[in-house]
Amino acid sequence: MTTETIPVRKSESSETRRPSVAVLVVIFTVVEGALQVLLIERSAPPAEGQWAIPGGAILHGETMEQAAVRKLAEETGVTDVFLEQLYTFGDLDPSPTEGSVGVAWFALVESAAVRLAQRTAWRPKWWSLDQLPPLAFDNEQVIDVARTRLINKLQYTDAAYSLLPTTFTMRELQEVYEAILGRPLDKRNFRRRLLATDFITATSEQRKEGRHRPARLYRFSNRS
Amino acid sequence: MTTETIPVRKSESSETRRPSVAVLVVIFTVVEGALQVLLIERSAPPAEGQWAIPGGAILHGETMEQAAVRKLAEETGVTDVFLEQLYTFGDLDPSPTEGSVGVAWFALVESAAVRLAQRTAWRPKWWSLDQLPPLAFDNEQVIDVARTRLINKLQYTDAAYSLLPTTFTMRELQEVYEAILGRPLDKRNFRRRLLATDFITATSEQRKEGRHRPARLYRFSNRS
DNA sequence: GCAAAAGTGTTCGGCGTACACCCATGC
DNA sequence: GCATGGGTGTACGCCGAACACTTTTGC
Repeated sequence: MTTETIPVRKSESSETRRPSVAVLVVIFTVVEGALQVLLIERSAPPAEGQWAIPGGAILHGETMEQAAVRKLAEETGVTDVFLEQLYTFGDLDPSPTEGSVGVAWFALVESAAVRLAQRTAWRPKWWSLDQLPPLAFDNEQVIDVARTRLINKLQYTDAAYSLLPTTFTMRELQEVYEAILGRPLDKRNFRRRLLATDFITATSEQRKEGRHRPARLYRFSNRS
Repeated sequence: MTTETIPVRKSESSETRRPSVAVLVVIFTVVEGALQVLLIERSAPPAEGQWAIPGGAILHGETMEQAAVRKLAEETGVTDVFLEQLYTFGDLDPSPTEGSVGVAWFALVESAAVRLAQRTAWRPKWWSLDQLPPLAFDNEQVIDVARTRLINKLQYTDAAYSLLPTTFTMRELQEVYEAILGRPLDKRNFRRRLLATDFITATSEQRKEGRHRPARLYRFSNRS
């Protein structure tokens, strides 16, 4: 493609690979205090019966990002969420002669907004990260890279906006952070730190639930 | 490739793209206090006469990383340096019908160890980052992403090992950091911070140059 | 009035930053 | 002895971490 590809290709065409390119989308959510990932059960070879990260080819006229957006929408029905490129894996599919390249993306979705695709085969299902089923190819590795990236993103971006409804309580927000980081956080420090970032803004609303003091509701500042 | 690609491909084969996949290698070095990048002058269309990031196709039996290593060696003669995947660009080459995907890598090399490829065409040349020539495609964007990543890597890894000879003085190391970060650093704070990391170790040697106190030599701890 | 979760302040240690002088050498 | 770069120490502000009690509500 760019640079000197063309001459090289012409003179060495029998030597160069024409790998197939697929887009993979690692879709995370947090449900009941647990970080979960969306997987699909493979109903045909290769790796039939194993679970895998949703993915597919890039359609004509589509950019990679559009393909990732489409895949995400096909599986979950949601759009307009956190989605960014993760890493490109060159050795995921051990196909015989031709290589393959998988461009992995990762997405964060609010579980309540999701309507999982209701196919009979290749049906998607949420899995807790600490109880994954046997995975096809090297998909453990992909999920691992995604989780590491997510942990880092959480430290310095407002990526969590995509895991929560428009308004939420401090406790709900903290539970999302704890699920991702995998450790408990101090309530007072958490509150202070988050408010210091300007990621979130207090609304004038409260939520009453149960016989105790109502909780103030917050929203993410960037999402009006 | 992974997941449900295969069935999808079969039923929609006329719809799916078979993009060409290329590897791009953004090669950085620091010379005389300036961060430089290796570019190649395109001697044939498209973008003839413009400069571009070195790159090329993946050969048969090669992984992407091996292709990147090979490309780096072809242009500079060096191996065994810092090299890591950067980002995958889907829209670099505006080819007519078929899409193309460029998997960009970035590498750090010590300029003194480099022997640039001596071709008559597609000749490589170092360019200072603040005086780049007109670039083919969107290569400015790629370089920009690489520079940002390099700045980040420098903060929390020993990536600089690849930009310096085996032993070096504190001043030399600091100049590399300053070139990459684009700002002067305080000598005392720099020394203290670097020694605190354990990235580098003092050797018992010194280097005398000029009529002043000799400088202690250091080496990176991981490279025996 | 009591159970239950919401909400709040202070202390401390580490780290990055600012800043100026003495040291070893060659000529 | 002086010019040249090498090498060192202190003070301060910020931030993350630890830690316990009061407030508001429903019943």
